[in-house]
Amino acid sequence: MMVTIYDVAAKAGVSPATVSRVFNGIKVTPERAEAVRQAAEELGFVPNRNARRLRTSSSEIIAMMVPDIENPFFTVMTRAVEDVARAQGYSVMLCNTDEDPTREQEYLRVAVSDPVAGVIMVPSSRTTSLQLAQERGVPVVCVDRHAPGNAVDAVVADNIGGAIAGTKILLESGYRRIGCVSGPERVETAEDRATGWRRAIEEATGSTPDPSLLKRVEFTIAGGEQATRELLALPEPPDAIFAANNKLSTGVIRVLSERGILPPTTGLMAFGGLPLVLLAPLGIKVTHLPARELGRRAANMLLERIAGLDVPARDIVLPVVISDEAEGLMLIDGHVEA
Amino acid sequence: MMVTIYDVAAKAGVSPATVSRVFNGIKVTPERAEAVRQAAEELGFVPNRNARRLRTSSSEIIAMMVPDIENPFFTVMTRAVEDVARAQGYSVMLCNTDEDPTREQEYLRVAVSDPVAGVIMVPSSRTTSLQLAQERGVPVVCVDRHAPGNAVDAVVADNIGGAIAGTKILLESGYRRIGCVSGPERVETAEDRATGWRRAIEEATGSTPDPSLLKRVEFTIAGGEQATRELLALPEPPDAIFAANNKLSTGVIRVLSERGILPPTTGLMAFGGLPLVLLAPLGIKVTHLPARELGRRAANMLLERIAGLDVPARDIVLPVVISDEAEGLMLIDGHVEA
DNA sequence: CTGTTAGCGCGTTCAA
DNA sequence: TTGAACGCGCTAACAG
Repeated sequence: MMVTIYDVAAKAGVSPATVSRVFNGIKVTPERAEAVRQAAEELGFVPNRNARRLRTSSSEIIAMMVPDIENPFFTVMTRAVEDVARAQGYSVMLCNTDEDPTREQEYLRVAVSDPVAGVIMVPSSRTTSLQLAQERGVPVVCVDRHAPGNAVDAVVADNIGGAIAGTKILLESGYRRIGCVSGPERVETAEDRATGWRRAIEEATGSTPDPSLLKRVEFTIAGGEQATRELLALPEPPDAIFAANNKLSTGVIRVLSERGILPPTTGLMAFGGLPLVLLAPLGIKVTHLPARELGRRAANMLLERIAGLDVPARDIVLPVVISDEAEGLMLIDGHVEA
Repeated sequence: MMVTIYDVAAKAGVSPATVSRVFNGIKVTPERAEAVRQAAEELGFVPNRNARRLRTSSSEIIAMMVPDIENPFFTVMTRAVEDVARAQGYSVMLCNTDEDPTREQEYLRVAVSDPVAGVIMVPSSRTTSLQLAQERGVPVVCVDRHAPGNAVDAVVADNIGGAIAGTKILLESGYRRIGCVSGPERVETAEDRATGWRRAIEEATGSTPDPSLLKRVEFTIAGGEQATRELLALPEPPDAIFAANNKLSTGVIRVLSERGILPPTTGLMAFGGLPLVLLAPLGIKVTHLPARELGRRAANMLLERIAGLDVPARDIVLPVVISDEAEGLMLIDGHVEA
């Protein structure tokens, strides 16, 4: 039924070990190697990775755990991870946690029992535990968000700095009452971006922003819509909105569009970019997250760990870029990469 | 180092076989089962799937091969596949073929040697061969596009019907000279959508459309931009454009926006939807593809095959829905699903 | 450089 | 119902 190295060995007139060596790039006399290759070809031999993995207790699979695979931000990140991984012979197992810590733990359990070579994880919450992986020695790298309390490598964007700068742009454009639509408190990036918004306003006005201007919802389009409606229904509604991610921004835009108060009537800073299409004509300002670079860095850090790198947990913060038609590109806390 | 069923067996005072039985839901006396469970818990035992897989020569992994993981259409499809798979205890290995047949074959080789339980594939070309999988008995289901010459299940959308209907909408809106921006000839959907466009025009005018109105480019935003520029540079430029997928549509919109001739000045039918945001206010007409349902169906068909279903290759064609603010939703060749 | 041998951890016979 | 023993296909030792 299944062609094994024994079949190939028999046909090529060598030992199974030699066949194994040929397929693992270990020195073998050229003529024997050729005989093996030919026998394998004729028999349609394909090495069985499960046997290999069991024997070496290794694996060439990286588990990528993201909260929302339908979000272009994570999609781009995943693509970058896949490119780096593939170049080194690794495959990517995709795990969509749906921002759900329970589901996340289930996936972690699967990953650990697989066992995968490593895990790249966007934690669904600030209380995510990576113990399951740690105790089995499976390396983990966090990306986009930290997992406080777990000593693992992390690579994130400068969310606070970016949010401060983004909010300032709105202030400099003349908007005076800036609402903030952010994600759930459980999520670090939601927290950091709201913090940046608050600090920028404190710095500009000398006082804490009106708490009713801050809305916390799930990171969804519907959430963005709802929050915007609530902000607009305020006795004293905002004249601009800082939206903390791309899906929230989309919801905000939909409602502003319905009401006929798109930018520049109402100011909008879309943190984390927007799904393609038509930004400039709308006068929307955008804070770009380095999704691809986050993915690349995370993958490289993980591969280093898989290769055995033994240094204390590293924490990398990547800069954020703001685009504003009026002012061109602004770089916040770092360099633009090619 | 690694906790095995032998360790658990020793601690629980039973045989390894009994431990195995407990973890596979095979009848064991309740007290022994409990002892095993407790011992496993205390030792932090996690079953080794590689050993299990080698022994049973099975796997709980589905390979999902898509041409562009950054395209929301495939992302939604992937999400649907993952949901169905997960519910049945399967994980998804993500393979981004990048519309590249060579890369596709490489991935197929990896998938087959893994070996995965099955493959869901969006063929990168009409000449894609699935022989590698077929000869090893790994079930394959094609989704979105067929793989002619390979006897496998497929579930696709009604591209020709949808393109005919979509083009007709433009004609009915009064546009007279309709350009078509489609993908490479190697791709079935690009071909079918161009065919639909051609037929609708033939039906309406009684003659074949001017060949210079058809542009074939890669399925990218840049491709859409380039094609649009070329169409607009024609001696007699079109007054409307049929764009064959979401990325092409995005490119078309960018150029129309630059030139200040957005809809309704220039008509636009965006086949396959657009990335979120702001459709209605722009007067863009949209043909929606049932991405989620395609993914769900494909996953279910594959799981049936994995379970051993032995019937001739099935071919399912899903209807397509057109939205037009003027006329509401139209259903092409099928039913809207809840 | 090559062949022989011995497991990796598990599921599954077969007897008991 | 349970335990002992075998082997899934492969690679890592070792001896030659």
